[in-house]
Amino acid sequence: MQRNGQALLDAAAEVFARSGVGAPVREVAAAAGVGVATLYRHFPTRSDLVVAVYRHQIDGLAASGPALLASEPTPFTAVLRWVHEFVDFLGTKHGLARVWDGDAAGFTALHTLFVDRLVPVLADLLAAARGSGDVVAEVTPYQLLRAVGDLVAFAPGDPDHDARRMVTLLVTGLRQEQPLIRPA
Amino acid sequence: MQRNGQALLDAAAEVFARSGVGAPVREVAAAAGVGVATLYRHFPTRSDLVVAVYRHQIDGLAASGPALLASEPTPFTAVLRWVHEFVDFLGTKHGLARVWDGDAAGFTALHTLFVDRLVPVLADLLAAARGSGDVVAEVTPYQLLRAVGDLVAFAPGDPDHDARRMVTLLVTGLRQEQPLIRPA
Amino acid sequence: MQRNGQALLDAAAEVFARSGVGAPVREVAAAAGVGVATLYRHFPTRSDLVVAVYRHQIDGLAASGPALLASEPTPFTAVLRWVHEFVDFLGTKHGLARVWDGDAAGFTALHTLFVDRLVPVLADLLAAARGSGDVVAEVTPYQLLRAVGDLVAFAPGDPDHDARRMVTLLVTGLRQEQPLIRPA
Amino acid sequence: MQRNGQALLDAAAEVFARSGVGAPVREVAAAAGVGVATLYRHFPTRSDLVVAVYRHQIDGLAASGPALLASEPTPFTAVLRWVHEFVDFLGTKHGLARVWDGDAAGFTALHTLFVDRLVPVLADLLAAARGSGDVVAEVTPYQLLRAVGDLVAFAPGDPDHDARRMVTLLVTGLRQEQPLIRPA
DNA sequence: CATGAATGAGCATTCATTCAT
DNA sequence: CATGAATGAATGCTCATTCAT
Repeated sequence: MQRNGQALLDAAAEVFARSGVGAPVREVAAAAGVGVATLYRHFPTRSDLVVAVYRHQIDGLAASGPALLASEPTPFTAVLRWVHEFVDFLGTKHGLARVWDGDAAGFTALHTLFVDRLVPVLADLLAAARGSGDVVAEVTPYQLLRAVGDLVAFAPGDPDHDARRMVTLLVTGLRQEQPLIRPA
Repeated sequence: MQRNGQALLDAAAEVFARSGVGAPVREVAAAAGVGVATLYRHFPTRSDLVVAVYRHQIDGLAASGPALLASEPTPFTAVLRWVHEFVDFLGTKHGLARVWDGDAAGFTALHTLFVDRLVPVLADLLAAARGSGDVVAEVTPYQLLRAVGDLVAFAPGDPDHDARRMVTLLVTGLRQEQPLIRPA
Repeated sequence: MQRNGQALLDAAAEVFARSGVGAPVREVAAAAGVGVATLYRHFPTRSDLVVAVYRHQIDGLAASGPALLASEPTPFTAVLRWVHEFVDFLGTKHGLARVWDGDAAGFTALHTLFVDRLVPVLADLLAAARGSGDVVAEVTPYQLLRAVGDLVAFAPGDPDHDARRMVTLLVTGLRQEQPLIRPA
Repeated sequence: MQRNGQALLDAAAEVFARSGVGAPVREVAAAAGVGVATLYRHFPTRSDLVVAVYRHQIDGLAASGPALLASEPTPFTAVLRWVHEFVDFLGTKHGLARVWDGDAAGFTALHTLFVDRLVPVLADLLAAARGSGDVVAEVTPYQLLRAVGDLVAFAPGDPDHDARRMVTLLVTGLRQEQPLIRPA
């Protein structure tokens, strides 16, 4: 990860924020003041680049879980706060939601990263909150993580859409037994 | 609706389900066994085609709201059931979630249709459920509709993702006052 | 040339004036409130339609030659006036200049009509003006007619281009022996 | 001007001569033995390509004006010769006349080039010829340049059309006061 | 290691023309 | 005779990816 490597990461972060994670490769290379081939050398697939760009923040999120568990008054508020940190992270990334899309070429690695790094953290948080009796609904950490991700999808540009509120709603739902719904 | 009109609708429904609403025009035309120009004649813009494909089901959803209000034991379960009908509708459409994306060229019309036809229905359901004291959280019908849509996004292909459960969680959340979350 | 025939002619005249002689066939048919096939029945090629549209005015121009020869003070002013009548005719037709273009599919017939009807008229005018000693330059009627047509080409939209003045300049040049110019 | 730059210019010159300046992009690329994208890389818009193809010759024309003024016996013959050099240039380009057409997408740049580089040259020539009393007709350099261009339009393929002679006629007309022609 | 030129597949869209009804 | 639905070739343009220098 030499000089060009970092320049590419910075450029990619900026371009992804502006034009989405699916932005043209050349745009990123250009923004980094680097030839396309250099980009390909450092990050053979788009996935690699995306992961590299976000790894730091994801690490931060991972670290934040235990910290919140220690500092928050209850495990439930820890869950709530952590989930909102995840929202903060996703919120600035235009179109990052496609990560969950199986098809979406080039997001597999990020998907994996989410699962590897964040799911365990959320699992611990949820377990604790379940232990304290606050969370009763049956959900897997993966499901919740993904649901939050979906709620933030494409948020920018729609002033009527309040992702934060929706996520809170979702987490609040965890406190109750879920009614059974069967297709009529 | 001449000779190929229906064939095109069927083909589009099938292709959209498989490859997403953004599938190549030619693919749809081919699936219908028809020249591209024929498709263009019937549906000048992609939006027109998308709307035409889903209009029937959306009409059904719109009609279902009042019906559920009458038949369900409580307004809240009516909300719950209706929302799940919406999930049923979205669930089969790969990538229909992009509808909410402002950028996505060609989805404006569908977005409009959602807002025009479904938001009012959900508004009535929510109002009733609020009247009976079941729903207390502050959410606009538009926000809720969109949130549900987001939760179903890209569902297919990920067996671990249970959109139905997540949506129930969200709706359950409506029964509680929402805690205030401020960014640290 | 029944009812539809005339409707097509009127529509074509209007459309040609607006969008040029190369306007889409469907546009003409639509303007006439008629199916495309009907247009094709009446005018198998675009050329046929174009010719039919302008035949009347061309007949008028043809008739005008002898008339001017009789009414104008000198044969030369008759030439000048007639040529300007031709300019008036061409001036309103966007892109009619392509008539002279050999390639231009669909203009052969109009080209022929020009040659058949107008060249003889201009020939008579020029002969008379030559007889009176006013015209001395060597030019064939065909060359002059075409040159005038070229000068009017694409006139609309360029306020700095004064076709009328240029045509006058050209005709004025007829009064002098032409210097020999050889490529260096 | 990398590997294929010159090949593209040569190919374009050849294709433009054959099929006109509006020839399909792919055709030019193919003639150069090059992918379309390569062409687009070198010349983002058609205009750029057209300008590049003709810039050299236009520069030559621009330089030729003062030279002729110095070498020719009279300013008038300088005008005449220069205009014929312009004819030589245009003569080989099929359909270059469309340059004057405001509509014609992609010719703006060439039009601009003509106006910027050639109009001033012709202006000087005309001024000199006016100073020596040879040119008396009122014409702007732009009008004359364009008129010459129009006269050469589509010349190839019509053996009966002698652009050179017509242009001479036009220039000869400059020596006389123009009669007033008003529409009857 | 870095470059960026070259490639060509892929997609949307328009239009002249034919043909079954 | 009239209709207009259907056709598919043609064209401009973008972008991910490879490769010679």
